[in-house]
Amino acid sequence: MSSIKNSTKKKATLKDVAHTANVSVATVSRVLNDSPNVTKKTKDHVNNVIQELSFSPSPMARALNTGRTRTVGALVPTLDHAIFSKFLGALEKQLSSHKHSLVISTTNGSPQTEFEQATALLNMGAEALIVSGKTRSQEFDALVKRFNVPVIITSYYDPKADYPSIGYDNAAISKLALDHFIEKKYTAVTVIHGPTSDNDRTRDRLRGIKSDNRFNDVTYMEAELSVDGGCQATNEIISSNQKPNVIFCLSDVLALGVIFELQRNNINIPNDIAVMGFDNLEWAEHTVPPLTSIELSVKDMGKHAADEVCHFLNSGKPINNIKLSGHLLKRKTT
Amino acid sequence: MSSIKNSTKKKATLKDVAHTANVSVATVSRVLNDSPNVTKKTKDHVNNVIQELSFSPSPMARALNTGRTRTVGALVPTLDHAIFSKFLGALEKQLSSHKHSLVISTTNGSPQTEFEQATALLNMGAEALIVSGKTRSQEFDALVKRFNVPVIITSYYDPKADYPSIGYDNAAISKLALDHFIEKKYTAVTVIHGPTSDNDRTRDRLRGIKSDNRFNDVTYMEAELSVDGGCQATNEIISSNQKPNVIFCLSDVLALGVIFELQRNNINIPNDIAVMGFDNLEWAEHTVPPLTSIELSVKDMGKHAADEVCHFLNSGKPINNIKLSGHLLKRKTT
DNA sequence: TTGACTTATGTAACCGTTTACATTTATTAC
DNA sequence: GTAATAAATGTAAACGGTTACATAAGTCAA
Repeated sequence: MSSIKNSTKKKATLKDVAHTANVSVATVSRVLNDSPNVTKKTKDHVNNVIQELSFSPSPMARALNTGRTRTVGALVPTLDHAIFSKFLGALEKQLSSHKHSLVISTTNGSPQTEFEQATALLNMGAEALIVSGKTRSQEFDALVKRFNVPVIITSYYDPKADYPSIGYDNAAISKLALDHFIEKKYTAVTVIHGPTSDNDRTRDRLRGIKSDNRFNDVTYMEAELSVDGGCQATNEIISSNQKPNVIFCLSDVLALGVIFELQRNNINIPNDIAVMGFDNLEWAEHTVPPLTSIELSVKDMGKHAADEVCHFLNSGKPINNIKLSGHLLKRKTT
Repeated sequence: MSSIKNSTKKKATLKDVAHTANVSVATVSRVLNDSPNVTKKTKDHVNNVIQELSFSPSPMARALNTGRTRTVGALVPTLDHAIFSKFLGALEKQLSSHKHSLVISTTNGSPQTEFEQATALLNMGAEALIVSGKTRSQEFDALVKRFNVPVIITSYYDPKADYPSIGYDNAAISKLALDHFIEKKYTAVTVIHGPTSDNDRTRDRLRGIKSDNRFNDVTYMEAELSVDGGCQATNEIISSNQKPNVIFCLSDVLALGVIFELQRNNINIPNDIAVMGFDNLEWAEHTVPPLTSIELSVKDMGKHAADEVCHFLNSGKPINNIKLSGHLLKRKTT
């Protein structure tokens, strides 16, 4: 039963190491941060003791001193869409190469939830926040001001936004599709898009389309952002009297549903109806027929966001606005 | 230029609050943690000052004292696969409801990277680790012992594993598919699976199939775990002299590629070749024809992992092994 | 009013590091 | 061998909170 006492083996502290090594805490600390002014001999000795006591420094104590947690928080609407996962994957990878960690929170696209999660993130020591889209709640702004942390907007490029932004000119990019439609002589367009509430990127893409006066036969349909949503919208189109030349999906996920459903109804793509996607997800080139889509370099976005935020954190260098481009990939659905 | 001085407005500390509110630090701390023993009057007063100075307590100092960071680390092979994102989304959501944060790191499926990322996670204060699969490196085990943090294995149920596990009996679940094949009188089976190195779940699924002596005409193909991988494998099948009744994909992602490629080659599903998936991703029910698949309740896995780890962290209650079940969803590709 | 007891507040030690500064030890030049 | 200089080590004060314990203020019965 004496093991009960032993089971309370508290983690060794730097002080413990100093004591058993017969040196001062400062020396141990120096060894830990491999300062040049330590004899190889003592260094080795201390390192041995560290091993022996299987000591590892407390991140909290360290953070308290240095004021740095090396943690960045990211707020995304959901993890359920590949586009965000891809972004976060790249972000995490790059942050990790800068020795920073990524904490992810989901917001459901709700500014209120975003604020709450941001609070949690900041309370746990995030040194910066990466958010999606440029729309923030007032509470969020106040919070950020209070904590005085940098914020980077992603997926949306707007140098006049409240925070530096790294992303796309969504309105302009959606015009790439319209140019393509002109080229293909598609005049009747049905646009299927995800929910616009709390999604300024979608709104912007729509704005881009609406502001283009080359088209006067455009129908807009809002659908749930899923393959299922694409299927449902397609069924509505089929059973309505719409006769679009092309269905423009503001997300490949929707386009996949459209392709499936058109096919299920023996409607030929692109002869009867053409289909165009957005995002160029991994499988887009493999659909039957291969999906014409717009490639957004989401991984670059993650990489840039990581680089910018780390530069700022490490050297105070101001965060740049970065405009990323989109590319139209012409394939066989148009 | 006097603003230079002002720009160095350091964040208010608890001490500052105490001072301007004319109370002791202890009182402020009590207000912060709403201890019952504070007069409503002083409480209000202190809260006002807190507002006024826009003070917010330092998470590091707090963590240093309490020893708690309320942070959990998760290690997954990649964020590029929906199955992990789904899991992490659920995990994050549930952790968040327990007032904990999730830090995500990707390992690329490499035990070495896993170890490195785990080190980083622990160094930044993660109180627990959630990992995928039961295979760990020795270094990892040593690390965990040193930090003395709980670890939960996911995607793999094995009460005899080194750490508590929450997941599936992968071998048993893959037999669900085999039972179905018997029922459908499919005798020639081609199995397409992702890389097995560093993926014990896939190995286990394969083990389950190999150990089933009802089949003697089984071909195994390893492919990159992507739609593209599925396409390539299918082309190999077509150009080989294999004549499977059914192609069993150990991931829906592969199955999607198979469906596309068979369709592209005008091979009828299921009459010429049947297809079976695994994971039941969101779109599985919408493919043409709808994909028969095996549903794994990945979101439950996330939820359970969060609950178990929080219970442990909050009350020392030991972590349970939890076996989750898989369900065969019969659809039209078989 | 007083003593006994409860409640509110204050004091100071502590959590585990880093680091400026002081001190000791080693090196070099003469 | 000694003074001057450089290098290694030690001391103690931060960092910003929490909390055990001490003390002051209120409450209430007799």
